[in-house]
Amino acid sequence: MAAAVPTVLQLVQANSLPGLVQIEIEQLILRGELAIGEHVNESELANRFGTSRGPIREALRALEESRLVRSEKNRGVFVREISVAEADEIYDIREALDQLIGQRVAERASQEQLRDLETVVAQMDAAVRVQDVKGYHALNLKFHDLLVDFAGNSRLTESYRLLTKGLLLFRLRGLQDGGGFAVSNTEHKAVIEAFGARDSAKAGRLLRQHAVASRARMHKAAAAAAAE
Amino acid sequence: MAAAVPTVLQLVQANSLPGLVQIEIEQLILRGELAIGEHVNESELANRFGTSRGPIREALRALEESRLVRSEKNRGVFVREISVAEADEIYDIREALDQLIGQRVAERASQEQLRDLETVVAQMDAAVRVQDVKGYHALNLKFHDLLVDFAGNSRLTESYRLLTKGLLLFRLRGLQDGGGFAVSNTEHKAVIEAFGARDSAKAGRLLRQHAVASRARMHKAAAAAAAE
DNA sequence: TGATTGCAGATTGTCTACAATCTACAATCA
DNA sequence: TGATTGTAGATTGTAGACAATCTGCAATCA
Repeated sequence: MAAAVPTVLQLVQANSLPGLVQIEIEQLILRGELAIGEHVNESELANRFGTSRGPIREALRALEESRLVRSEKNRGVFVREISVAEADEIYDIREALDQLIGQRVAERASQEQLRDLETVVAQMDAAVRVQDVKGYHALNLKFHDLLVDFAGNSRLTESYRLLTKGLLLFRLRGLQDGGGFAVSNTEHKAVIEAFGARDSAKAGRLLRQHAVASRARMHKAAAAAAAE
Repeated sequence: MAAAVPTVLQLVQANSLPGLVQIEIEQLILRGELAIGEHVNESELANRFGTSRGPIREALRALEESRLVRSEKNRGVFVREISVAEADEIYDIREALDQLIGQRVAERASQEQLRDLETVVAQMDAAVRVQDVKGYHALNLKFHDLLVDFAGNSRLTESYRLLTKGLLLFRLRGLQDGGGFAVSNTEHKAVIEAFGARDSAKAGRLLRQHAVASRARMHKAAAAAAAE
């Protein structure tokens, strides 16, 4: 009687207009269509989405709370720029959370879920072979998204994604991937091996180390960018 | 020429109306004046604060993003109720963050900051002696607030406070403090000792254990409440 | 009797209009 | 010339109005 896949109608009925607008604006930011530091014009967005400014303002407040934009009184909202220092702060937290994620996935993930992870890693290997940096990056995001999902803690998923968005914002400055994404995938494989062995402590340790290494790669890229 | 302490004028000039309203509503929720699960009436709040509904709605969107309220389309927003399961999820994350906080404070906190912590712990001891549960609770919040501040990671402070607010929401149901708050303060002292010795690993371990014990006390109280 | 329908009041969702403020540029004065 | 002042246009902040939706209750019908 009802459709299995949610229709547009259902989406509009379930989500409010500000909610939908929020998702759209977030995509604009994360895809870089709204540049870092850029001023966000309310009327312009209202026209673009065919609404009045009210829903736009509500969406922007939510995005401000999730630190994707900042707001100055009487001057409007701006796309946030993440400094190296703040990225470092985020990595500090992320390392702790990644350890937790590693542990939980080793404890809780089903065999099928582990196979899903292996599939993504295999796809990343393929991306490495053809030097598809962009494809690798997307797959990498998917991999870590799956991981936090499989950890089975919805609040953790929320927190983790929030932090990740902050790092994405940083990445948009073009300072990411300081070489060696093949190395990164080697680390993924080691973690998956620990998952297979259900070695919670080791999986946690390895995933944390992966985050540490990722931070180091970020620093390397930032230093290279600063040098020129 | 200018005042050292921010005046009301400066506050209004710096923060926008929705921002101020957001803080007020948050206080209403955290102080329990808006009951858990209760429907939040926009017009009522608008009258209360002497504004139109626009700023109220913006504030509520921000509070929704920080998970203090939830919103149902065409039905309005409700004060969120945190289940034991969700409190458990939060504690999972909190344990990881507390370990990080313990490490960082041991590494970074100044002597003066450590003395501040000792002062609060002494005040808690006094509260224990006169069985002032409410006073102890407030001091305990202050203690952990100082801790995360002294960890010197603003993003961590933000994340931690967000989670803590969620637990406060749960605590409002009267299910907190499953006995023995004297024990809790003993744990505080042990952590401070590790700070004094600048033993980062130990401080992290102890503060994590403190969170674990706190979770156990929460469970005990929840079980007792469920039994009656 | 029990379920369904229809209505009135209340509440939310959205839009439009207007006031307050900012920004950029031109005009003025030392 | 350089700094200051003044003004026009654009943008944000807020209010108020109206439409859409929900809720509870009474009336109706099988």
